[in-house]
Amino acid sequence: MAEDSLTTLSGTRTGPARPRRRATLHDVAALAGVSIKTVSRVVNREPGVRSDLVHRVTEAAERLDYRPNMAASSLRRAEGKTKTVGLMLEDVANPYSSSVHRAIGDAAAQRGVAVLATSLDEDPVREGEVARTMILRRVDGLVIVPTGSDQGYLRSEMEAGLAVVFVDRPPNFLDADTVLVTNRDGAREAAEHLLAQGHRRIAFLGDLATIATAQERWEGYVTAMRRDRVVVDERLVRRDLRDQEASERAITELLALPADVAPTALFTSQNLVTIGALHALRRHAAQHRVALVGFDDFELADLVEPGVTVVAQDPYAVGRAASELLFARLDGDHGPTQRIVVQTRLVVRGSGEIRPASPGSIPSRG
Amino acid sequence: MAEDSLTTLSGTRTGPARPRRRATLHDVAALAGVSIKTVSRVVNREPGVRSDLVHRVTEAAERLDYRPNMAASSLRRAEGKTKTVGLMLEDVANPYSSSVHRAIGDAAAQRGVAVLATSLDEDPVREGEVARTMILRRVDGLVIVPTGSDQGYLRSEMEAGLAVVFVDRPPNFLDADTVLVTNRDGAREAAEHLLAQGHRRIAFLGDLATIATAQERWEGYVTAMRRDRVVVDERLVRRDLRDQEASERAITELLALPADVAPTALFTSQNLVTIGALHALRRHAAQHRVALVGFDDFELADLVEPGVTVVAQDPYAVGRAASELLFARLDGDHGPTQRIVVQTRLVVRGSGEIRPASPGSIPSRG
DNA sequence: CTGAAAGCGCTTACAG
DNA sequence: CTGAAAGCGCTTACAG
Repeated sequence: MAEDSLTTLSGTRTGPARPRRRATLHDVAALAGVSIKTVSRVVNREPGVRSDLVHRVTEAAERLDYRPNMAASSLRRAEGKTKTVGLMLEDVANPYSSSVHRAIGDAAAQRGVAVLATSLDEDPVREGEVARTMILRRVDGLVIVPTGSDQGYLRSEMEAGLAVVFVDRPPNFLDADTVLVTNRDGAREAAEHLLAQGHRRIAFLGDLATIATAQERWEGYVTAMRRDRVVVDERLVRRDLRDQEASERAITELLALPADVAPTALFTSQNLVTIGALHALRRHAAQHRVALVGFDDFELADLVEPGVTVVAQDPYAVGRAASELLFARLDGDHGPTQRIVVQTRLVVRGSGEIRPASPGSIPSRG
Repeated sequence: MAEDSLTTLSGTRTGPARPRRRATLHDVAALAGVSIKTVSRVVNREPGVRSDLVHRVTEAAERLDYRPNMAASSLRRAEGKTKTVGLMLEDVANPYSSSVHRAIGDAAAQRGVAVLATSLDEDPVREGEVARTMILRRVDGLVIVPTGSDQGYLRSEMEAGLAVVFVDRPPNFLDADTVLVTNRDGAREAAEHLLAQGHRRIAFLGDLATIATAQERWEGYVTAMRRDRVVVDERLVRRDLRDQEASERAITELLALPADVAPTALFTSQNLVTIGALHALRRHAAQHRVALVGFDDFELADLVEPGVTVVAQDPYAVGRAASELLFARLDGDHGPTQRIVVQTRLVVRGSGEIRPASPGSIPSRG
């Protein structure tokens, strides 16, 4: 911790006291002069308790600060639901993950379900560990942005009643509900848009090739290029870019290529990569010369100069679809596995409509 | 749900089967031919079990897909900890909240503690409800960005051993650990910076006046103005701005004021308000004429034109400080209540260094 | 080193 | 309408 930026003040009063034992059904029953079963009835608002007893029990519970113990009650209860779901995201702090989280949190709150959220940071080992602890905690359901290459470990859990929904990427070696977006079509549309402006030297800047969505976006790009008979120049392809800095470096290198090789347009296939591109273009004063289309929308994309043309996805809608699938399963739906695909859409703002300057780039389309 | 943007496909295989009963200690014991106590010992890695029994039990547990039931074990266990903490944020999807979340999640993951995260949306009623359900779930600790005006309801819980840390805003009617930032000083610094550029008609655009931090930032602004003997013009003060749109409208109105009244500079006291300001200034082509300093940093603040000068806070550091306080309490620290204040800092990027155009605005400082 | 009994706080399934 | 007994899946506190 940066000590110099922190000030610590100690309060004058004494701190938290040594814990007091919590009151139980038994304590309340003793004070109210009834059996624990009667207290249980009152606490659970079961009908058919004499109103004077309801009154006495309520009063005793209040006096003793009684709080029912959910763990104990769900232990004996028939369904044994914990009314808890687990959320395994890439990073709770990134805008995509946190919008998905919000959508699921909204649906869960309506149903009195609590949400355990975690960040996996694209670490397959953590995926397994986190899933295991979530299962030990007896979550009723799991929403997962998978990062490992095999989700088969969840099969026996699903057979034991665990509801599982995958988001953003499909599971491997497992049949389960999944919510995806049109990665391939969206990426193709992005590349087609740049081709239509007359670009032929379109660089591809992608995330880890092991991520399914990164792979699909790559395929969409390749499809568009092939259709227009434009050869993909390997010198203009950079993958495995994990963060802004890596993206910035890669683009700086591309811009330094000889004029007949350097890209006239960039397709950045992910949020952070796009932002890295903005920094690199700005630093080389190339933002009005080199075209840019990014995958994923982001705050202020319309306020930079030029505005950033993107293939936008709607993470809240993705999260909402996931929560609908999840809660349907929790409500007893035993129907076949569903796959929901949420549409992306091209948002035109300026950066993607820059035309190539050199004469050699007349569109070969049509 | 926007049906037209969704495609639903049904899988060919059949869906999740009807749940199978989970294996218990008892089942494993029966299969291994030992007592449940021995299984318990093996599962908890207690020493002193004959290795051949360890082997038999491990095998049986594996065959039956045994998963210990945390709820049951913590029920009888002495400490009775659930290794779960609750996080009550403004909105899990906003960048400030989600950075705090991430910091606490990182600290919790290290300790095998799970995090229940929720959004309160500045609703005091929800604060009470969510706190209650978190308590029923027997969380060991609670990290709260409070929204209500009275947190006294937590006193008896704290006496019963609940660890509570407040973040961003102090609790009311309750003595508890708190992490704050230098709202007053940061806002004063922002206003002083604008005054130093020669501005005197500095508009204040603030969040809900009921939020403690909004009030402190207002006080910092007033302090700076008073020190320079600049009268605060009520026509230039807009509070209770909740979102980008409200901010945009308010600023549009300010820009339409007569030239001798209209502000030459804006102090926006919160993230979304600042972004609303950017939109409004841009729409009126005033971004190079009207100065702007915002409270809270945000992504791309350096990439818009001009770059946005802000008073930055470090939400990850705030979250980290909160988790340190929380886990110290959970580790048995009974010392006096602590208050940690994290420093803000002015980040100069251009928008705050625009000087007033009119001759009447020569600084009266010194 | 191993296990039978009691108990954690609650609900279920009965009996009165 | 009310309550005594058994049991949820596990750990504690003992005894052997």
